[in-house]
Amino acid sequence: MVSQAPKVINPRTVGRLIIYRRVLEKLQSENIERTFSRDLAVLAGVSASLVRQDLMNVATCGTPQNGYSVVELTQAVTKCLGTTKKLPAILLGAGPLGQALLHHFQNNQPQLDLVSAFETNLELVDHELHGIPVFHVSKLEEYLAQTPAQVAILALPKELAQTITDRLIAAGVCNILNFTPTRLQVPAGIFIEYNDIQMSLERIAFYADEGAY
Amino acid sequence: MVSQAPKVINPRTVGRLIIYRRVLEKLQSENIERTFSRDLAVLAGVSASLVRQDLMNVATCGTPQNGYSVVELTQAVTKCLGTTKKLPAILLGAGPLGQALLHHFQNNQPQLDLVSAFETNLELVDHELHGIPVFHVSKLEEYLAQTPAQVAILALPKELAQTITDRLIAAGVCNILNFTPTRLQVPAGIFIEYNDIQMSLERIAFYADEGAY
DNA sequence: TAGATTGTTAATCGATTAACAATC
DNA sequence: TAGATTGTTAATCGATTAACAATC
Repeated sequence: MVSQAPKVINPRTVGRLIIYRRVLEKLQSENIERTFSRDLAVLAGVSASLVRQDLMNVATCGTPQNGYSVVELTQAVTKCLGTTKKLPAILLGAGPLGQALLHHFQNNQPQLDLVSAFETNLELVDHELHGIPVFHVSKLEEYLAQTPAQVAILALPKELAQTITDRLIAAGVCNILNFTPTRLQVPAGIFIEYNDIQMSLERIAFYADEGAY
Repeated sequence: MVSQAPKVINPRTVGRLIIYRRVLEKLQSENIERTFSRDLAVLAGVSASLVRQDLMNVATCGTPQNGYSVVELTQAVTKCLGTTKKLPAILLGAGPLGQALLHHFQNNQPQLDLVSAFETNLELVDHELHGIPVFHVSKLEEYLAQTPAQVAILALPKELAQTITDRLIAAGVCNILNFTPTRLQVPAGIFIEYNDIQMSLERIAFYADEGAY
């Protein structure tokens, strides 16, 4: 009998918890001390019921009538999302999108530590971009053998996505954030997060054309 | 009695139809003539049942035993997704991400025609980037009064997202693709597609940390 | 206290999966 | 024909919403 449930939170709930945290940080910056599930719901664009449902995954700290302390709830959500340690990550592809991501890492604080980038373009290889060393892709296995990475970020031409993914997995990388439109074939146990920019463009074009909304 | 249902396709199904089309185009490039729902399912990473369910939204052209003609199904999906006309779109923010998107538009064929960009950085204003004119944001209303845009793409600092959105809506833009982490407050009838890069990073960090997958 | 809000359970809704008759 | 696959309906599953007792 397992007394403690593993309590794996599903991706949608994780996404909303991330949004609640942003909203809470905004409230904090405005020196607002207390808030209610209804307020968070409006700011996050969901229902109050869903906010409370989601917060059941968090060590809750609300009180009837008084709602939540903004500071306490922020801490509770952050603890739940586990931002203690920064995980080492590598970037595959240092073209315009890859460089935009490097820029993003400088200005924001993702819970990832981007340690290096890999490219095929020889003009970029063996230089630094935004303080990150850029290696030739042929050095990938050699590199990972020395310094394992927990996360790989794909920002390369879609034709290369599957091949590189296979190599990453063979080298022990288990989590891949894929910005290419390629659907990756991977074995069980590999987590893939898709951020499909091309799909976003195609989908907004579809609804704009339909005028359905 | 309405005889023809409007048949608005939900965003998830639209997303999968877009994926099926890519998969079909790949098959076409490999000179494969016929395919089955099971094949498409494997390549798209979904179940065969879901493929057939989704294809019910498309003028179906499959035959039992023989499956689908790759060419015919591609055409049917494309017709369903409605790629006839390119819709005029504008870009808000021409920083690293905005420039990566401009680059993307050059190399791919989204169903959008990116006609201009808006910036506050005076070094970029009144120049061209990737063949697109860059105007100062203060010219936004003036511009839209002359040349209406069906879609606006937000790639600017998150602090500006809500203000610019309000101005876009006031100027008649009804479809917004939002690359910032800001949740936008908009009136009914406005369609927003979120592509939250920061969330992608935070979520993969969460699952990589958990090791849940 | 009375009123309002939380945490949590039950009900509903929608999306995915399973099943199967039709059929090539 | 026999076998396999489609299109479509029914069943299941999961996620969201509603309801409500507990309570500050």
